[in-house]
Amino acid sequence: MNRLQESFYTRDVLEVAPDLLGKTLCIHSENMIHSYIISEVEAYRGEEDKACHASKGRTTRTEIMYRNGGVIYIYLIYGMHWMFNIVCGEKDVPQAVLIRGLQEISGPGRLTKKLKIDSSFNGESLLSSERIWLENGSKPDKIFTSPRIGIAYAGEPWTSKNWRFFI
DNA sequence: TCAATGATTTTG
DNA sequence: AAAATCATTGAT
Repeated sequence: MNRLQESFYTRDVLEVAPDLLGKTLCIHSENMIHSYIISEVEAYRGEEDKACHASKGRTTRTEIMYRNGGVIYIYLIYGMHWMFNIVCGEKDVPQAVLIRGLQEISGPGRLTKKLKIDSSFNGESLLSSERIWLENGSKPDKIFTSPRIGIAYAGEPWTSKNWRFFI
């Protein structure tokens, strides 16, 4: 198996996020292995980043982001959509990458619905889980960047950081 | 353009 | 204990 290892995730989120593009997300469900190419991500970086949930400090909800890279952070938004995030960086450094889109699926809420990802994946490790992991893929030709989506409340300078990466 | 919908956080 | 917030989507 070609599973990505711990050293991939423990780097700074701004290195990991663009590096996730083109990688393969594998899900084992209903006796089948489904795989999808990651095509759109956003980086959330530290307590200073007002768009990051960890800006409120360490709480029961954000605790996951303070873990060592490679675990999954799931939360519900707008009362109906599960958001799928990958924790990055070293222990006690709250960083995560929001997976916003896969090659056939655009939209962070749509992809979790399609892949049947819910709160039961919260805290699951991509390094050891039997049902979800990442594998190497082809390197994308070109990577685009833009400000992040839906975070106007965060204010400057966070609203204008080009921390959204897509193919 | 805006209603749906619920866990988390704040006291609006 | 009650109200506001919110990394969205899909239907009008």
